Amino acid sequence: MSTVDPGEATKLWLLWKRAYEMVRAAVIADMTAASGLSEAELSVLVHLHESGGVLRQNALAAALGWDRTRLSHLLTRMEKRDYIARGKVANGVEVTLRPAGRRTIDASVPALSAATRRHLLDRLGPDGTNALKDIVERLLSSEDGR
Amino acid sequence: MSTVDPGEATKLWLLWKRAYEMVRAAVIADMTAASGLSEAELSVLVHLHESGGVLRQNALAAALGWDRTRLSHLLTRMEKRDYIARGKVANGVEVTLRPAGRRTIDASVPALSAATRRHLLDRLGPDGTNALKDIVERLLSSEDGR
DNA sequence: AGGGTGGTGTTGACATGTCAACAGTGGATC
DNA sequence: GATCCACTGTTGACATGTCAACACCACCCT
Repeated sequence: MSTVDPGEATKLWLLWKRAYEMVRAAVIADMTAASGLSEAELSVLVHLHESGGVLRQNALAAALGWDRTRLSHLLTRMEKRDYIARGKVANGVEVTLRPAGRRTIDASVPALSAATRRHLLDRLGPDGTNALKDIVERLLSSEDGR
Repeated sequence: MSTVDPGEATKLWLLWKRAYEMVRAAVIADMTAASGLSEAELSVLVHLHESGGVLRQNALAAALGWDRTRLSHLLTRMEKRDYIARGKVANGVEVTLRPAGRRTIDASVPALSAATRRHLLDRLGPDGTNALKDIVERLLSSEDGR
């Protein structure tokens, strides 16, 4: 037999991807319909908001687990739409949530909440939700190799 | 209070995303280093392979849960590299795994297996792995809204 | 002062994904 | 058999992400 069997590990990997992407697509569709925000933009706004509206660009990238470049490009786009502003600071750049951004996020968080509940929590049930929480924590706490 | 609290559901959503993307990045990095294949290309090859090397383009898109357009573009690229071939058939297009594709996949599946084990299974432990399996199945079986 | 050096952010070229419009094809239905 | 219709796939414009190279700056060191 010259061909390789994907094996258990790979199968779980593929299924996980499939499930994640399915839920993600559903949530994003709902959310986007309600706010016109892309997933990435929403993440930025949420994190900014949770941090009081101001963050070092650096810290933002870390909080999101993103690449510097990606964030830079996205912020450039968001700046043009006046969601955020950038200003030079000590050693780096400070990102500030602007009124338009705040308004948009206020409008879309409820939609996101509802979408998550509908597409994730309701499908999992209370015990499934707890199990997922557990799994996520385990994964995030083992963030060794970065 | 004019600002909105993200709430429980949203928090779980953000954490899940974070965990998924972290593991994904690690797995892909390992896998790409070993094979030069992108994640999407690998998915296509794996599914093709599991189906005996031939599939309707249509069925492939469904199996992957992808958009027609995306698959079309990707297949065009993969065709140029001779990983696959396309041929007209009854009502649609048939995709065939070519030797170069088969060779590449044979070379990268072991790497993928190892990467999944290292970054996912080992971090979760046996019980965590089972819990994840359970969750994934629950989500996939509720694939109503498509 | 004169150089390193590490950390931060930007830029431009390129790869990839998304969206909307289109083209072909194989039945239904009259 | 003509017309309509749903299904399948392609195309091109555009949005987004990735990569490598660069610029800037604070700090250290001598």
